[in-house]
Amino acid sequence: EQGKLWSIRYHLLPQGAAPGSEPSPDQTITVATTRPETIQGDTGVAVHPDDDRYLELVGRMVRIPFVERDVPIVADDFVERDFGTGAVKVTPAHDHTDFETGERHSLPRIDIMTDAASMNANAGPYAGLSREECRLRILEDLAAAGDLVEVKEHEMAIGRCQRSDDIVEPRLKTQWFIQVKPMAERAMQAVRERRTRFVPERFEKVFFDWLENIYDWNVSRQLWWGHRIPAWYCPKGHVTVTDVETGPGRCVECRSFELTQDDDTFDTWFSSGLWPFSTLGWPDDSHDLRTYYPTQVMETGHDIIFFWVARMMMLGEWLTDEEPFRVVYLSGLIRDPYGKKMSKTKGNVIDPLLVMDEIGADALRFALINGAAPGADQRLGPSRLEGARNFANKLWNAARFVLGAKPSELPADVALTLPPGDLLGPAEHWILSRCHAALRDADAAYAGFQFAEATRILHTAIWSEYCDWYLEMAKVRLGPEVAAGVRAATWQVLAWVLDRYLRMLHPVMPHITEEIWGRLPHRPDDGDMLITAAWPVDDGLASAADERQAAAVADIIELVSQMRNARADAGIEPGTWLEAELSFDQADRVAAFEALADVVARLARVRPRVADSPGGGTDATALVVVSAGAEARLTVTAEDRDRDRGRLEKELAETEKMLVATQAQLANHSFTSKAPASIVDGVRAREAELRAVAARIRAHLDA
RNA sequence: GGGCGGUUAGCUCAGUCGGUCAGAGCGCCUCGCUUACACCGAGGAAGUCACAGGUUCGAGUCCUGUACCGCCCACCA
Repeated sequence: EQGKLWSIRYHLLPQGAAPGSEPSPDQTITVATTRPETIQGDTGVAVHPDDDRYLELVGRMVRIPFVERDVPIVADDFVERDFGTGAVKVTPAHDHTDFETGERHSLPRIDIMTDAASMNANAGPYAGLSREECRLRILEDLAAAGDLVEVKEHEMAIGRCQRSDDIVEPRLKTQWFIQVKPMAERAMQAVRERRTRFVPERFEKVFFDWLENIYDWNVSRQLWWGHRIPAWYCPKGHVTVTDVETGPGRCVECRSFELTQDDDTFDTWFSSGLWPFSTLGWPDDSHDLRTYYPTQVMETGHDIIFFWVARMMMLGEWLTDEEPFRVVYLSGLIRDPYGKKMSKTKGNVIDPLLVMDEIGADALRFALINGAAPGADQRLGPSRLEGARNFANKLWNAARFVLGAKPSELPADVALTLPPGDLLGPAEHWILSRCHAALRDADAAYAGFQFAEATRILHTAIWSEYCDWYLEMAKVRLGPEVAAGVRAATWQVLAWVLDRYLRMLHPVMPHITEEIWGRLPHRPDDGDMLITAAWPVDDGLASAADERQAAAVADIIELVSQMRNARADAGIEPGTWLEAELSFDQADRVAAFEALADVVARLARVRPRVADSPGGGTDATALVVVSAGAEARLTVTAEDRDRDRGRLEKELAETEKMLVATQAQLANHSFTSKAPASIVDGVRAREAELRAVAARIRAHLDA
């Protein structure tokens, strides 16, 4: 805040003069202050011990005006020589720093205010004035005396009450404190010994920084709501502290029965710090306490590492001799769309109940988790919430399709099983392979507290792989013309894979996954509910999936995408069926294609057949699509083909650009000699692939 | 003043061990009501990864510095 800095002249007593002597009219020391109303509480003036300007004044006495008190000039290295005048008045009863300075120099502490922040009798002529009036009057009086030397604008930090916005006045009060240094030491020890670790780890620095510089914790609060401080006072002022809930009964010192309990309550963070064990029955040796303490993961926002996490750790170590938790996972703060931290005080919070009414609890959860990189704040606005709602909707509709597509030959209570290998087609191998990869990656992400990553993996797996491709491929194998056994097997794969996704997604979207799962076939060892069903780790998917067939399908998917791309670029009517001649480099690609010919037809809107000779002839009326191991020629009109030339030219340019880059890399001897062989081999393979693709495209352009 | 973090596509943000990392969602553009889903589908455009140096065969990624932005702490009166 913008305030003022006043420079005020104090008059020195003559060297060696008795206290109370007339001060010198011209020998003075000038101090700077932002709070002149506290002058009446001054009990010293401090200068830096190495400050030549004041060296000879140390030990002399100065007269505090109006109260006419004589106080010493002391040397203390807390003083900043460059600030103000280099001399500072010391008011131990009304300033934190001055209190400590006063302690170091045995200066008296004179409280000059009342609880209502007006001046008390110690303020001499100003007694009875409010602190604001007092400031004005003192400044007037100083000016009149000629001792107000300078006034400067000054920017400074001023503590204000969060509720009333009043300036906080430091006071001397009798309060309860906890000596936390030894507790802090044990909390830090738990982290040093890795009994507790922070995720992300960088917050450990914040934690240590605070605990290493901790000072006694004032736990007295003048509030009604809270744990009452268990201290009782007798009329003589003796204190009796007890853990007996009804009180001590008698004063420990004078045996008086007349006891009153301290009116104060504990700091709310003191009570909150007891949470990890007090909720489990402590101090009793309860079953819950033995079972669940220490707990595994403490999750909270990084803004309360000091307030809460550190307190739980200090109190936990001190009272139970154990760390309260093994891992502290710190999430970021939620900000509003304008980037401001959401807080109850600011009133810019999203009401989760309203959001849930609108988009569902699961969508809200997904949005929050999907946006939560560890420790990083996130802005939460409508678009992320809508995306999450759409995902829930997508999952729901996919499940609806699967449930509705169940072949009639399967009994109602059919168990969830993976069909035998001979009933699996290439597409089934592909989705089983993709599903396995997603489960493996999502599981690793969860285990590493990468929750946003886990949701991203599952989102892609379910939407882009399962829905966009596998569902479409499975539709063909669910058709009426397909053999019943194959149809049933296809459906079992659909259900099996969906089941796996649901299990993985359940922690994030518990309601929708539970609901869908309840309608799917189960394994014999599954319970009634998903929430208690087994976590799907390494359950045979890897061995079930034939990776060669899966790779072949991946190539076919790539080819379909390129055919769609070519059609769109050439401006072919979407409804038009085109003849397509395909050729493949590898025999297993041909086999996979033959199994999926109907799928290719459906998805690319072509009538595909395999070319008699690989690499076939060129055609003036063919759209050509080239991928690493395959090629497709779509029969179109000559005009369409001409329109398409640009696409091929662009593709060639891109391919050649990458080719040049890889070739340059391979020509670099330091690269080939210093980089790991696996990297170099990878680049070589890529170079060969690019060369092949470029050659193919060029051949067709030349035709 | 101290500490920490951020700066990557129009927007909001991922990118963990330096090498298929130039990515996602939203938005935008072009198509499409194909019987799970228009809260959808197909295709597309779009980034000098804040700036300047350095290390390295190779740098959003590691180091140093700079500029902005944010957060926490704090007793220069």
